Amino acid sequence: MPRPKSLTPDQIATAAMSVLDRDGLDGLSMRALAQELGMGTMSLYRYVSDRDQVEELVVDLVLGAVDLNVARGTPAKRLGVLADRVRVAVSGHPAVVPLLLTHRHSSPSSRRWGEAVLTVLTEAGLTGKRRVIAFRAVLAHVFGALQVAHFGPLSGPGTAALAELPPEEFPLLAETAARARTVAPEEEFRKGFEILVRGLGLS
Amino acid sequence: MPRPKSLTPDQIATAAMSVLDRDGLDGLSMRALAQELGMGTMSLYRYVSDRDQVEELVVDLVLGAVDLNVARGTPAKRLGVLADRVRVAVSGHPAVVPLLLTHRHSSPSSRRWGEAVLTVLTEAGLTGKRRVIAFRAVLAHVFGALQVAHFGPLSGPGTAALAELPPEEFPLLAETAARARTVAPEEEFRKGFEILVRGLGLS
DNA sequence: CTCGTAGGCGTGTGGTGTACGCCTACGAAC
DNA sequence: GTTCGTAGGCGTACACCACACGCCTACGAG
Repeated sequence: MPRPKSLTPDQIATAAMSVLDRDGLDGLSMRALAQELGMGTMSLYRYVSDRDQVEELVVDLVLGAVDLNVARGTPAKRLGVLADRVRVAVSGHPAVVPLLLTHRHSSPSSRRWGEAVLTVLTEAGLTGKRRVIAFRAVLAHVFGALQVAHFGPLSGPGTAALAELPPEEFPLLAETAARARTVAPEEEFRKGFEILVRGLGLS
Repeated sequence: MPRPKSLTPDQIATAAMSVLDRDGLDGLSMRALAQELGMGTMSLYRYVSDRDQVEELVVDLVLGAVDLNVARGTPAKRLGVLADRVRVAVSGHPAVVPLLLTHRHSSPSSRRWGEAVLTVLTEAGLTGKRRVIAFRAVLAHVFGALQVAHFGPLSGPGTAALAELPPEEFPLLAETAARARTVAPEEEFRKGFEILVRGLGLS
């Protein structure tokens, strides 16, 4: 075995994250990543088969930072902690938000997080079809909230534009958007998730 | 004013939808759209400034088909109807799902739908910050559920792969994924949304 | 010291969005 | 009925993208 690999998947993921944090999702290209690593573009293909695989490595790196240890508290509390830790892990790297859903299945860290969520749901007494629905609802809500917050943050220009809408046609939307600008992302996420958990009937 | 416009925004949106339905999101390019319309690529730029604007037209066309009339029933029922009509409108054109979130702010149809949702929430007694949180939770859940169902349908290969995971490491995930394959998309969406609405405390 | 393996890379292909500038069909004004 | 400005329509060109392929070479085991 001559010439040991000079690059680990983790190094690739870290470099990709640097590019992502600096230049956003549009800035992440195989060329840019190769340059970040100080090598030629095609050299990357020794280690990854695909751009897709690069994205998968990034998602796995981010979700790998999520602590899954939530032994204490009510099921509702524990679910809230698991969800919020994803938000925290992602909030430092907003450009990965669009990648989360597309690479959810292939990322081991994502699967481990799913297993942790299911553990809480099961210990709360859910099984069978009810557990399927509950799990998917949690997935939809968490990833949906992250995307909504990413593409249209309450403090961003989109919401500001809605606040300027003609009150005769959009009275409630304009009023709500104006009010929304003072709500912090963390509060939005936490209280939104509390609504879902309340609906699940846990406590 | 010589030479009246030969192309309406609606014609462009309809043509783009045809391409989207036939070839998916990757198949939609300015070249492909121009060919669908029987004209040169650059001619399109007489009518749209951007590829982004084409996507916006498509989103608006799809959401424009959603009936917003929900006078009868409990708030919970009415919210459920509004949400499910979006699902139905989108289900015929799955390729637009990824576009919904990114063009939510600029689409008039999307704004009108938001106003309708807020009307129900307001009539149910919600105001101020509570209404902001509730509205965003509805957005997150609806768009999240659509995306989760699109990128990883319960009947699709992703879920099947999860079902094959080693039971010693992912016992609950494997079991739940196996059980999930029999749940229909419509049931998943409807019951998931019912969970959220229950959490909102409406009835 | 030799030699096969794997690392690294240069070139090329077919795709993308779109800036720019050209020709031309048209409809109103004279 | 001729003219003329406007807008429609398009061809070319550029910069970027992911990636196939094949080459050269550094290395480490034998």
